[in-house]
Amino acid sequence: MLGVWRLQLLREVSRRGSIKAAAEAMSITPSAVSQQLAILEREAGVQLLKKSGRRVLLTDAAQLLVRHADTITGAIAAAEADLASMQQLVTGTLRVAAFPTAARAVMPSVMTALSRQHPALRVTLRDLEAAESLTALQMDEIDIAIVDEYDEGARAADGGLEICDFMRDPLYLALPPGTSEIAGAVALSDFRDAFWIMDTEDSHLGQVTLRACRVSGFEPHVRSNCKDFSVIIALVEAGLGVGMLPGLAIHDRPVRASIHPTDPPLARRIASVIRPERRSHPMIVSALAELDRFGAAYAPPLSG
Amino acid sequence: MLGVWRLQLLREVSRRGSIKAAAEAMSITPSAVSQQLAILEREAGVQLLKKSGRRVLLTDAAQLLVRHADTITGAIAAAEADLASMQQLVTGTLRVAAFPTAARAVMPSVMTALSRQHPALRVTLRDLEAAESLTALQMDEIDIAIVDEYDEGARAADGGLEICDFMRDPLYLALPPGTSEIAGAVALSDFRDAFWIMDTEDSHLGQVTLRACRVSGFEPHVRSNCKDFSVIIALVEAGLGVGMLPGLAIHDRPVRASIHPTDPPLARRIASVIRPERRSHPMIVSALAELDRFGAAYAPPLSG
DNA sequence: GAGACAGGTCAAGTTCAGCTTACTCGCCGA
DNA sequence: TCGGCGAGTAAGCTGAACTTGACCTGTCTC
Repeated sequence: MLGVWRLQLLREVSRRGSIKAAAEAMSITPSAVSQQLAILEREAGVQLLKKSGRRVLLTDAAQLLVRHADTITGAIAAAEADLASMQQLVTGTLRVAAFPTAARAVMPSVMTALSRQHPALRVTLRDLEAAESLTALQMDEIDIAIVDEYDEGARAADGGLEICDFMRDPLYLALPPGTSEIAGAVALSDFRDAFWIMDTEDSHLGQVTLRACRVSGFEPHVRSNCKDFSVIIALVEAGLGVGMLPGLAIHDRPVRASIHPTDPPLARRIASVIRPERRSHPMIVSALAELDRFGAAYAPPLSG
Repeated sequence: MLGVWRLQLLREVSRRGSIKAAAEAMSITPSAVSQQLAILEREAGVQLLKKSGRRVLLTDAAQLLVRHADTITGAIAAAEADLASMQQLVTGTLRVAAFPTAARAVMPSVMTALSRQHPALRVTLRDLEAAESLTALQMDEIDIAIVDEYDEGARAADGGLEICDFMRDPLYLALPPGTSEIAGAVALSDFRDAFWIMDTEDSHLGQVTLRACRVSGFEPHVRSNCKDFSVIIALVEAGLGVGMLPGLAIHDRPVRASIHPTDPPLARRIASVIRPERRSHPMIVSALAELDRFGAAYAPPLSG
């Protein structure tokens, strides 16, 4: 019978692209992987690897086996999840990745709540951009990815992953402090002549802002493109221009800039993404519940 | 992670009902099974076995795991089948069980054809009644079960198995030799006053015959119930009564009794049953093809 | 082209998972 | 009450799977 462990090694080689990387991921030496794959070739009776320079590629037969290895591994994971859910056992290590703003503004309170409720649960956090965290999820390096999607943004390629929206985060226009004559929601077109402090153009927020300006009928005068929201805040506070900020960026953080909802309102959806076979794992269930609770309790800085 | 081998041992204990039987099925000692299950309990973190007298029963958690073990084992089998089908490799041992008449009349020519076409293929045959062969199939003791189903018979409980009809076998009325004035199809009701030589009452054929007589409006005078068709033939040939015989029972075997189709015609379906995850295995594919060929070429003793 | 490096493989030695053997324990049926 | 049977335990053995340290062969750099 085909060895499951060997199949999983093959699967890892397929994902990581090399024997060395697969070996590292499985915490063994490349030599061990090479030997196991040689045995798997004997078991399968087919060539699985072909050389390409000093690296290896998978044959068609190997790719077929990788697909089967995926379903086998999924079935085992489902068994474990079912088992844990039967015992209502919230234990183990929950590995979360979130985009930086959420990692700062959402995860601290979620993590404290989780470890208060489940003392046996360990939660680890990495900050990764949405795309990175999805690949990490597929590599099985994390259990939950917290990603942001803007209204206009294309939904991230799921590839068999399960997406659960858990909150909406409104976007605000930040004006230099002291512009007190303006109150309430503002139309972007009122700022067609202002200088704009933008997120980077390849970021979601940057694109959303740019598109919103164009929809309002103007091309913004961009003074600077900054990746970090605190830089944007600083520039706006220095009176160098106006800029868009998501609510979470100024959540629990006093700013001197003047914050205004937009008209029409803009917002981004924030979602968690998981592997479906872990859906029923109590660790996952608790984490999703806690994220939902955060989303429900989230009071945006201003309502527009 | 849950060990697949341990899960399969648990699965076997569940099927066979005892550690000893499971151990025998897996060709290891009961002690080894006991130890592995103890480890599995540690891995799962739940009690899996509870004592009942000097035997063991599975807990609910264990039964949950058994279901998962089934899907995992199925996934592995599917991988192997796919692999073999990709190579068009007809090798290994094909284990067939057929009901006695088919084992005598169908399998010899099918087996010779198969081993002529695929010299590397070993075919083994057991003769089992339909119900027995289905459980053997579920126990994974055989690869193909050849079963008979009569027109009136309830379709065998499949339980996730795949059924492929491959031939129809007409039923005939056998009359004592020398009743030459009768020719062609006969109505059962013409023999309401005859003595009947029946198959056993719990057999398919026995029930079909009885029901057909009653539908024709009479209760047969049963002179004897015999399990073996050759006994029925001998009794009919001795002039002790009339009896129903399936075509295969007199296929390639000269009889002195006078054989007649019935009006309305009666027949049984003969089917092969397999595990669906092996559907694409070339060994199975070839065998099913050969059975189909036999069914298509089968010339019943008389056409009615 | 020479040298350095990186990925893969091979051979030999080591470790430990999983087996057998031999025993004990407790239940059941004669 | 005793003999046998099924399950579990302890101790020892075997081999599958790992590491270590070699080598080979492409690729990149100078």
